[in-house]
Amino acid sequence: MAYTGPIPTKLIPVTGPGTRSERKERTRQALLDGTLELLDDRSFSSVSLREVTRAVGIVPTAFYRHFDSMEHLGVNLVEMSAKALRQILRDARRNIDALDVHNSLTIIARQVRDHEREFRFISQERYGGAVEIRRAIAIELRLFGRELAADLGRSPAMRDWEYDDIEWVSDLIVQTILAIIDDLLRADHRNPAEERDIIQRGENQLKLIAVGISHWSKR
Amino acid sequence: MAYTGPIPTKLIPVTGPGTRSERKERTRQALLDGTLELLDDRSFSSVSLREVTRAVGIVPTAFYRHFDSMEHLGVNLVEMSAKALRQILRDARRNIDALDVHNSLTIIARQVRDHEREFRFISQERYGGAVEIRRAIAIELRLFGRELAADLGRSPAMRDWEYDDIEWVSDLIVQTILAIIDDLLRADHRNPAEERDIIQRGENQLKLIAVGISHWSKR
DNA sequence: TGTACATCAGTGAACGCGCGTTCACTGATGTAC
DNA sequence: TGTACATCAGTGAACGCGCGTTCACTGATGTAC
Repeated sequence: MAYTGPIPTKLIPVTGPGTRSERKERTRQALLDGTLELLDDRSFSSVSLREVTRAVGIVPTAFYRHFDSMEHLGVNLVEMSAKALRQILRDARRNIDALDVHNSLTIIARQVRDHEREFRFISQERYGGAVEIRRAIAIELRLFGRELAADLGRSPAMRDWEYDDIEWVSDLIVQTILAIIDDLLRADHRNPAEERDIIQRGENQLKLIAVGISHWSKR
Repeated sequence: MAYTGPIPTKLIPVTGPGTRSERKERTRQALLDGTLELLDDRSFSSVSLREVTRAVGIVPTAFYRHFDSMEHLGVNLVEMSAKALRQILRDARRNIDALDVHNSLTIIARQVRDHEREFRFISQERYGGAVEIRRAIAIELRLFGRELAADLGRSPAMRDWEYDDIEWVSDLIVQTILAIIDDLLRADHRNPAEERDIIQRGENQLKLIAVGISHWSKR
């Protein structure tokens, strides 16, 4: 009856100094981080509550001191990951109409490396996750799409476009950036050439879209 | 100890006329179809072997007469769904360089409606699925990308492009089509206006890419 | 500062459940003669 | 055509397992006076 599966290599320490509420917050973060760590090669829905508490080094029942259910933890994970996403896409926005696409993608690549787990989570659960989680991600992505659209509307290239048209253009750009991020996540870390290739291809794709924008004439 | 959850509304009949091997094949198909049916609002990894056999109306142990494991069934499901995907994307190819994008997307929309479950499966498992399933899908999508690239290379607009460049263009197009398919899957069936909007937006996006292609100059 | 009490993060036993998988089986279908 | 035997899709009992969740608890931390 005892658990005989693999034992977590490294427990995230939840004890130590601080006030009671500080330590509680630390356990909460450990649950979030520990779950993200388990997700490297599996989907969120396949991770059990007991596995998460095992990884963190607390007893299963203590989980409920922090979250109502795994689903609630998942939604919190989306919020946590969305911060990294917002940052990355904000950088992309800043450069996309400055036409410094290359620089922008280099920054994105570095951030993907720094927050690999967060992006992998978003990518994996965007289409395959539970309804609540999928919706939380969709909201975040839509939010960003609208921000980008507002930026594009102010850019010289699209100043006189109608808002409806700006929207499908920004969706196309977001979707392309997300595909690049996904390629970067799958790239082999020990092979810098692979990453360079992905950035080069993405750069071309975004530039093609930019060329399309500048020659677009509404029929 | 007895199962008390929801009882499947409609068993797929596995008995009836035919030779033994015909009936076996029918059960096999029922297992594939039944699984796909269960996937409407959940991920493949959350579906259990027992659930599938329950939906089909056979005993759990009989499952092993047809598949070694759920993972094997999943790979077979990819192959089954890939047929629908190949067909849809073949139609897209036929029209993309004829610039009859609108007609092409209308055909796609109809096929998405006719093979909703297959496409939903591909979409859900493309990023979120188990390794084997994800790889099987990736292979299918790459295959199509290469087919489209070959077509584009023969088109007037891209006749003198280098193959490497054609490749990232075709990837961009595939990815855009997949995003449109995904939007169509999420659209409300009883609202034809929604589907029309999605097609219109997709048409614009693909045309923008076409404009980009025709004005592209390699630096 | 010291004391008495309240709070509450984490514990550990226990539960019933659905799971995948084993095994020996049944009985209709298929095959050889 | 009839008979004797082989095949094999589906059966049903049984198993040990990890799961989510309940509950009463402990003991360190926090608070009021």
